[in-house]
Amino acid sequence: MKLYNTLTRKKETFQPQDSKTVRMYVCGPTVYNHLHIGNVRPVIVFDALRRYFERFKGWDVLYVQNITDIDDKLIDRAAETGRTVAEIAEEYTDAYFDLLKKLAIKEPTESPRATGNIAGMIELVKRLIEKRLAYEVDGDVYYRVTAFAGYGKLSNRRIEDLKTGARIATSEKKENPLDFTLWKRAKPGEPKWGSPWGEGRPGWHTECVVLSRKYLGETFDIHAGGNDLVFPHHENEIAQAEGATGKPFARFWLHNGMLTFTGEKMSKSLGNFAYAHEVLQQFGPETVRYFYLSHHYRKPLDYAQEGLEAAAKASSRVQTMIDDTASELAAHPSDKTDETGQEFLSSLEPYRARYIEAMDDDLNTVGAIAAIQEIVAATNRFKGTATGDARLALKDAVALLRDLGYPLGLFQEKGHLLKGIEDDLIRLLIDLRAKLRTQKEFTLSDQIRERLLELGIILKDTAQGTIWTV
RNA sequence: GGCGGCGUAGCCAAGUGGAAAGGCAAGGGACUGCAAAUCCCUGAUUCAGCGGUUCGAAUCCGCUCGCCGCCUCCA
Repeated sequence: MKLYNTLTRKKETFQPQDSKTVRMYVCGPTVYNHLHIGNVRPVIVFDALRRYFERFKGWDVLYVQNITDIDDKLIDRAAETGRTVAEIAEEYTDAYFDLLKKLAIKEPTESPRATGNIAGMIELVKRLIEKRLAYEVDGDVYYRVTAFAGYGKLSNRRIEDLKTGARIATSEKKENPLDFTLWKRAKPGEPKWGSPWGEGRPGWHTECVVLSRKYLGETFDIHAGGNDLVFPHHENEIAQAEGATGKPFARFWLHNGMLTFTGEKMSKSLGNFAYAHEVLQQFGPETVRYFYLSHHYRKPLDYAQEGLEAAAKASSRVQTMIDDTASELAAHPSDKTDETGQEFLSSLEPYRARYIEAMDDDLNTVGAIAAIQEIVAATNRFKGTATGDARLALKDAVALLRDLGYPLGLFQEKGHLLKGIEDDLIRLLIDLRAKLRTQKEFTLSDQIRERLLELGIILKDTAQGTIWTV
């Protein structure tokens, strides 16, 4: 499988370092507020990558995602609201996990909190000072950017160029304006931890270096996040990690493109955003996932109502076929198809191959979804002509779609079918209605359909008889 | 100023050297008691523009135009 590596600016063949377990780290949220819909993009995209690794590559995945529960924004928020940083962090951490659940994201293997790992961060800073890569001034500690030879290699920047562009807040304490904060002295009333440099807190996402090493080792496979993190965040992580260990940090750096709104980057500071939980309430998780995965993860993507609506229709086209088929064949005792059915199933093989080819090419979920849509079209055609045992091939076609849908987190539900007594009762009504229809009692039969619809049960009269879905 | 990306049918969007995927929208037809679902047909002689390389370019190179991101917290 090939993945585009920001570090080399090329698509490279990916294999886990130890050839069976992928160790990946995905930058997590700062829990000072709800996520907006753009924040959800990496969550969905890298979950899809993880699922693909597990289901189609046969690799185990150690998936680590931090929760940043101490930072300037949390402190600001606490000051504004009169609550404690811990209270705010807890509220939005809960909201975050709730969101993951609603989106059907596989839980990370580890979700460590920054505040649970302060000691490790202090160790890291001490080590950097020992190696003369960092220096303390008046209770603050800064990273000495010019002392790390590889500085700028991820974002393709040169220190000289950065200086000329300088929009950086200069500080008289810093040796160089580009030096960044590793430890920040606490002001009165701020949360603080004791350290060799006095009371304070870690700076600049030192946590990512510490947490990734704690769970994944000094050199791990994949570090992922939004492309707005390439510089300075990820560049600074490399400086810390590789400066401290002398070993390569992440082997592959993956970055998703930004969500835009009428062409401009969606962001809280611009105010052009929609909360993720609200969008989810309006469109549902399947639509949101389909929307993201029907666009390539590295490209910018414009958030528009029409785009979500198109995604809703396109995904329900697949889901409807699955549900209808499941309903038709639910009660069928046999699942052994005949030669005609076998031929049909063989005809789907090229689409499966195309799906894998697409996914293997830098997670081209767009091409993968195209293959899925082709399978749906072919299956619908087959449904229109097949009779008898040939139709049992539909079970395998549905199973194929579910298999291909798994990495995308789509089409997994069992078609909302009810079991047991409800199913028997509905079938009883369907039988009665069928009798009425043969007697051309359409007013009454339509009434049954109407009343069931009011209860959320959809009847569809097909050539194979009446089917029902929820 | 430095670094990087994008421009493909009405809209969204893959494809990055060898016959322009897929979805949404629109129009026509089929199926059908009605409804739902579905199927078929109709679309880019062309991939922002202009030059170049090549037997062959949406795909490579150069220039031009337009849009966007990072360089400050940011997914």
